[in-house]
Amino acid sequence: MKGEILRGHLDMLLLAALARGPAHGYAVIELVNADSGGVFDLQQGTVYPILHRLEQEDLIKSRWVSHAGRQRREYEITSDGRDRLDAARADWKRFSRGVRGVIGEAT
Amino acid sequence: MKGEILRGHLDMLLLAALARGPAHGYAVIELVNADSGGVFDLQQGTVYPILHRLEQEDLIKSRWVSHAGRQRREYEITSDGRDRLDAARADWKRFSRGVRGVIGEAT
DNA sequence: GTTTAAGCCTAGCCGCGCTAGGTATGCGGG
DNA sequence: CCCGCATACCTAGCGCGGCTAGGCTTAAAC
Repeated sequence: MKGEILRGHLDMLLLAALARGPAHGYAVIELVNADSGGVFDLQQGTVYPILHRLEQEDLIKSRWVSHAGRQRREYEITSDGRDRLDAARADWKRFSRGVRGVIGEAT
Repeated sequence: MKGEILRGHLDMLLLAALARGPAHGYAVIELVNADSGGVFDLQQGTVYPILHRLEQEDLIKSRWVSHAGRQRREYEITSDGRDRLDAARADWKRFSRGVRGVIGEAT
């Protein structure tokens, strides 16, 4: 699956994953990849920079947590993040409706 | 609507428009924009270069047609183009299914 | 006769995801 | 006991595709 088609949708996907509950970066990657049913195959180099940006935009916040003697950065979505996610879902609906209108398919 | 979300989907949209029947570039733009229900707002600078590339890839072919004393380049989808369109539709289904799996929505 | 719409085109920018690298630690098996 | 693998974090820099912003011509409209 060509990666570039994710352009502009990744923020939504990561926010949606974190809306399910707090998680650390590595887990977010596996969550999204798993929830997509194997369609996506996000790489660390794709996800970590986005998480940092989302945190700078106050859409998520993080704290270091030790787990099994390891340090993890656990991310949690903020209320601004939920607002953004709602908006992104609405955009996604519009977008997919537009595509369906052009290609003329139900799914 | 942020434009970058179209990344990787534009070929499909243009091929789908031409699968409805031959059309010249300007008409393709209006067709896609209209069929999308006003969701998309493709610009000439976006579409023309893609049409040229699609023609180089033998997915569409063109000929000059005079219409009301004007010269138009009329594009027509090839059988390779239809194959590509079918593949793109399948990719779209996979992609949107993946997104729905992550964001957890029906639409 | 000049503005608007219909048509075509291209150079170059810019942002974002990917590639490809780097680091450190815990655990299981040989 | 130590080697490899999975876990877990990070970043510099590339590549490319769509957009911006321009330019050109001719027919219709005012």
